[in-house]
Amino acid sequence: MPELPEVETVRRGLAAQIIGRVFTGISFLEWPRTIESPAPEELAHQIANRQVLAVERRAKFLVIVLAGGESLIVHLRMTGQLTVAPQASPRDRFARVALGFADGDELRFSDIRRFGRIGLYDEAGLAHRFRALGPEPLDEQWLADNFVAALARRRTRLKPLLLDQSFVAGLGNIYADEALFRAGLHPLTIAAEVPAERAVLLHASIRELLSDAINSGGTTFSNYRDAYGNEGDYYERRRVYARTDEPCLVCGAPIVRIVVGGRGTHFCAVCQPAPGATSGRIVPFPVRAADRLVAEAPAAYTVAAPEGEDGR
DNA sequence: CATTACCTGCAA
DNA sequence: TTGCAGGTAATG
Repeated sequence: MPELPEVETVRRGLAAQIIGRVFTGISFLEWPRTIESPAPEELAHQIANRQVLAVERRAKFLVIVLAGGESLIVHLRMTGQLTVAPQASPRDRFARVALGFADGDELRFSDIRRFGRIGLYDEAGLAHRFRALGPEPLDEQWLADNFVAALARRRTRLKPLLLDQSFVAGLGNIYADEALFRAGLHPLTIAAEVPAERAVLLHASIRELLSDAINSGGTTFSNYRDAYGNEGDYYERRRVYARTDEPCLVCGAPIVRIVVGGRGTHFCAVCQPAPGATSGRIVPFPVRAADRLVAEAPAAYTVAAPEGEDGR
């Protein structure tokens, strides 16, 4: 499921529901492996009588900050869901772990594929757990200049690079494809061969895209639900992901699907010409003007100021 | 860099 | 039955 916009949407819903509540321990444990650290009994003991001070996000991790300096982190991976409900209410068949609150409710973690993970770390442990994560793309500190320079140093293809959490944290398969489409870049382009002005456009595209998606409550195409159980609306607004053979919303050419780094990859061969392509219409900044064709398209695509036009 | 593993459900 | 799915970590 979740990429940055989905996790951010869950974060907001969760913050509204659990800040100020006090944990009592583990109220349900169907799949102990969900708890990566420490051992479940130890975690239960550690969170008991601890109040939730804040709910934050780092990359695709949710960070539930507890009084006393430790934090619970949750990674939803592909199919994880977090909700709050009375301990006495029926749990769905995919419920894996639940953490009880003193008021009788519980924080439920459901996860069809059982890939998701929960952990408890102190400040140093958290820093170590997050050590390999790259910059937050919605952070004001994430500057176009740095991004352009970083791209210039890499000889790898753009698609896998955007999925690399140590390069930029938070993009996943949907938003990597969508960002490349917005910037008019072919997913197989070698990073270092992207012209600087186009790299600036990619930087701006990523920020606009993530902001738009958060404003739509994220993308649901099958399992994703927010902390209230609601779906996200961005799926209807996507331009290329899972639109194989459907017409490009800008030029009408069929969206192509290829496999890159083992991941399904969707793009428009006309709007995102292959590096060195001899056929196809090569348009300098194709998406921007033509995108007005898309119903309800966000006005944007102003490359403009690399900084400052932030989301959260 | 590609492949495999971790898991389950669902559609073709 | 096969292939595919929002993610990541581990292995050649």
